[in-house]
Amino acid sequence: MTDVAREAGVARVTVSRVISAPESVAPVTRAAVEAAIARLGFVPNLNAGTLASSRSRIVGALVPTLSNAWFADTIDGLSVTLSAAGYQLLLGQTRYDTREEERLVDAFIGRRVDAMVLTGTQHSSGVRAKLQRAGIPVVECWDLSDSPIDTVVGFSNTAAGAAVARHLLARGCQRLGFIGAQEHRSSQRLQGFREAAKEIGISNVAVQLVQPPSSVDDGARSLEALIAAQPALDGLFCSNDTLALGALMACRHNKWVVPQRIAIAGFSDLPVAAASVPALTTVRIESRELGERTGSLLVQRLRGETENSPRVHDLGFKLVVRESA
Amino acid sequence: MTDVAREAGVARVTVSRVISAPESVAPVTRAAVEAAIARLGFVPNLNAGTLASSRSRIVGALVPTLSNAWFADTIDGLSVTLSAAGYQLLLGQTRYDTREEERLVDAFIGRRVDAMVLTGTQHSSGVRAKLQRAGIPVVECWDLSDSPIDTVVGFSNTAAGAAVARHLLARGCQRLGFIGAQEHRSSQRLQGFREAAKEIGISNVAVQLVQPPSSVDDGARSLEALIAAQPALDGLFCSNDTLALGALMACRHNKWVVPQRIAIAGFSDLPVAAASVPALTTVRIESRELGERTGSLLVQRLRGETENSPRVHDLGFKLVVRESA
DNA sequence: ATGAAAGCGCTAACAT
DNA sequence: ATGTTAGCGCTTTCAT
Repeated sequence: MTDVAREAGVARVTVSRVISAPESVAPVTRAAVEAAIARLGFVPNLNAGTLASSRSRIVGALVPTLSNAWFADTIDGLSVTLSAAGYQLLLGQTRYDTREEERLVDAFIGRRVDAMVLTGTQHSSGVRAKLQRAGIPVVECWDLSDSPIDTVVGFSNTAAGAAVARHLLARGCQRLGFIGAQEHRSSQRLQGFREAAKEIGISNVAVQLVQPPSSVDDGARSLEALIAAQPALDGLFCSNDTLALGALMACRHNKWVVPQRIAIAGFSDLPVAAASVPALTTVRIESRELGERTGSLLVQRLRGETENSPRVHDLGFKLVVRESA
Repeated sequence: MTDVAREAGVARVTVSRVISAPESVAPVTRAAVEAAIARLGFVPNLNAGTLASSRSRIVGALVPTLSNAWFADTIDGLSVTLSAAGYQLLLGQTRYDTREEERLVDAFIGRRVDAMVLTGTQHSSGVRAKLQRAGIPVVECWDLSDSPIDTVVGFSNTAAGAAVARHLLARGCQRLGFIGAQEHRSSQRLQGFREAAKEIGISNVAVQLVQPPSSVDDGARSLEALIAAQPALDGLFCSNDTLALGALMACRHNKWVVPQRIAIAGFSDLPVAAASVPALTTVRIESRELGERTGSLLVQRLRGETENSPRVHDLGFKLVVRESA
C-alpha cells in the first residue's frame, strides 16, 4: 500500500479510502490511485484491515455434514446471499459431534468472524457462553427454540412429525414405524409423530435408529429389520428422504407394494423424491431459502439496520402428498 | 495476550509460544500460562497471527455450486482433511461464471489463503496469473489438464464419455443422444462420447444442452425434446445423474421402456442412482475421495514435505452397469 | 478533501 | 528456556 501511495503521489490513508470509501475521495485523486493500484497489481491485505478495524467481513457457518443435500442447499443459499453483500464464508463440519462443534466455534471466534451460523438449536453451554461473550450475531437454523442464543431461522420439527402421523393415520394406517438418524432434529420429528399418534390412541411406534449421516442402505436395512420384528407394519415415517428412498428400495426387493402394503413418507423433499417410483410423499423444507433468509437477516444486522426483528423466524414446512403415502 | 502475560508473570512471547509451540516452554511456565489463559478465557486473535507470520492456515476452495451433490461431497472430503490438519476452509461458489471466479480469487488472495482449490481446469488468464503471482499451492480438480496451474487431481472426462459410448454401442444402440449442461466438463464428456462413436462409424449424436446447474426437470424435458426430433433414439448419455433421473422419469410418463426402447446412462453415481427404477447405469466418480486427496496433497505441500509428487493425479472412474443401459 | 500519528495483537529474529 | 525489539499492513482519530 505504501508503494501504491508513492506511485500515486498521495498518503497511504488516501489509498485506503479509495478502496473502502471511494466517494470520500476527489475524482482526480481517486483516478490516480486506481491507476496506481492497477499498474502494481495491488491486492489489499484483508487480514491487516481486520486487525485494524476489528471487522473481518467473514461469517462462520457450521453444519453437521455437506453430504446431506439439504444442508448443502442451505449453505448454497447462505453463501450466495453473503457473497452478494461482500462477506466471505468460513465453513466447518461438526460431524454431529458436540466437541467438534465447540472446537470449531473457538477456531472461528479466533478468526474474529463477524457472525456465526449454527445448525440446530441444541448446543453445549460452552458454545453458548463463547458465542455470547463474542458478542456477535448468531443464527441457529433448521429448528425452532424457546431459548435461542440470539436468532433462530427454521421450522418446527415436532409439528412436522405430527403432520406426517396425522396423514398416515388419515389414510388408514394402524401400525406405525419410524426410521431416523440418532440426532436431535430427527428425535424432535419422532416426538411429534408419537404425540400425534397417541392422540388418536395409537401409542406404539416401532422405531429403528441409525448413525448419522444416513444412507440409502441404512433405510433399506432398517425397514427390513422393522418388518422382521413387526410384520403388520403398514405406515412408515423416515426422518429424511435418503432413508425413505432406501425403504422404497427394500419394498421393491421384497415385493411389498407401496402404499397398499405399507405407506411411506420421507422428509425434506429432495429433487429426486418426485422422481422415485412410487413418487415419494414427504415434507418439503425450503433448505435453500432457509440459508438465504439466514444470510439476509445477518447482513441486515451487520449493517446495523437493527430493526427490532423477531428472534424466531418460522419458515414452516409443507406436507407433499405423492404416491408412496 | 498482554493480560495473559501479566496474569502469568511472563513475557508476551512466552504466551505466544505456549499456544503455538508448547514443547518449547518449560512445563512449569507452561502450566502457569495455560491457567492464566483459562482464567481469562483468552482466545488468540488468529488474524494478528496471520499478519505477523504471513501464514493464515486458511485454504480457499471454489466450486460452481454446492447444490450438486458431487461437489458438496468433494468439499466435505476436503474440509475433513484440512480440519484434521488444523486448516480452515473459506468457501466460494462461482455459479459457473468466469468473472465471479476471478472476483473470488481476488478476495481469497486478499485474505492471504495459504492454498487454493479450484474446480475444473479451465480458468481465465487473469485467474492463472493472480494465482501464480500469489505463489501458493493450487489444486485444480474434477478434470485433467496438459497445462495445470500447479497440481491437478481428477480424471479424464473425455475418456469417461468414450467409455459410455462404447458401452451403449456394445449393447446394440444405433442412434445416440446426449443431454448435458453447458459447461466445460460436460463438453469434454460429450467430446469423448462423440469420438468413440465415430470410431465405429456413428457420427451423428443428437444433443440437447441445458443451463447449469441441471435439474431433474431439465432431464425430463430434454429427453422429450430429443425424442420429438429423433424418434428412433435408442441410446442416451446424460452428463450427470440428475439429468439421467429426469430422463428416466420422462420415460415412465411416456411409457418408453428402459433399456429396451432406449438405454440411458448417467454420470457420477449418486447414492440414489442404485435406488432408481430401473437402476441407473452410470460412471462412478469418487467425489469425496477426490476432496480428501486434494486436501492431503495440500497439507503435505504446506508442511513443506515437498516430495517431488507428480503434478497430475488421475483418480480414474468406473463404469457401473446396472439396469438402465 | 487529504494527511500525520498511533495502534490493532500478534510473531520473527535476535539476544540473554 | 525466556525476554527485547521491531514490524506485519492496514484503519482510526484527529488535524489541516
